[in-house]
Amino acid sequence: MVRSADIAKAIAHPARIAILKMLAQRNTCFCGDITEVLPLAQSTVSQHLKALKSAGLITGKVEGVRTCYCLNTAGIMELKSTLSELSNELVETCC
Amino acid sequence: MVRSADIAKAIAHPARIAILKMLAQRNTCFCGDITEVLPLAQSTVSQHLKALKSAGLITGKVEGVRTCYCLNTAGIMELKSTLSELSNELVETCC
DNA sequence: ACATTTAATCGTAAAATTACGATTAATACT
DNA sequence: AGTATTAATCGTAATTTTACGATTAAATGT
Repeated sequence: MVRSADIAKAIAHPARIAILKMLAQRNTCFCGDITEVLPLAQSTVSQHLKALKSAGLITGKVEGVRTCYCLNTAGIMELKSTLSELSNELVETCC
Repeated sequence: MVRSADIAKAIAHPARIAILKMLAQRNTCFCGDITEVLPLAQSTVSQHLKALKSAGLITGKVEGVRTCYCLNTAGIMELKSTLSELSNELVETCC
């Protein structure tokens, strides 16, 4: 319940969804790549990345002066299963 | 993107998830039923119900002095499809 | 060595969320 | 008519979120 809520919270912002989709498309991104695309300051993007990371949805590996961000397979799988379980639980009984 | 975020936001709180699950189990609830179960004040529960309603996930029909709350089939279906689309988009490319 | 680049962190402000008690409005009961 | 019940709304406080610019730390390039 709390875990589902935390996962939902992680994707409960358009910027964070945009970041996840960008990572899905490009496979990897540096913070700067995202800052270029989103209408947000670098520090704000960094903050969203931190949120996604601590929710376990992405990983960040330092590569020299930059950090290479990736989707975290395990976390994304958990997101998928957790939310689809919840959805199914609700759909079953509402129809 | 914004819609996905709004739907996620609606379920981004344990109390709101609990309310949805309760509605799934019992089919219908009055505000008082929920207040009995959750460790929250009536006004707080009412607030969460309002949030779920304006996200389109539940309906509330006034029945005399009480309001009968139900899962909103269309909204729940949208939740399911929106979140599973997003999940799939992310899973595909992270594995 | 020194300047540049990159991203994290800090400090802070504004807005939104969460929670509560009190009040209100509407209906039902006596 | 008067009381009780139910849930919405109001007012408010505390916390969290979101966003920004400035600064810092670390690595790279000159």
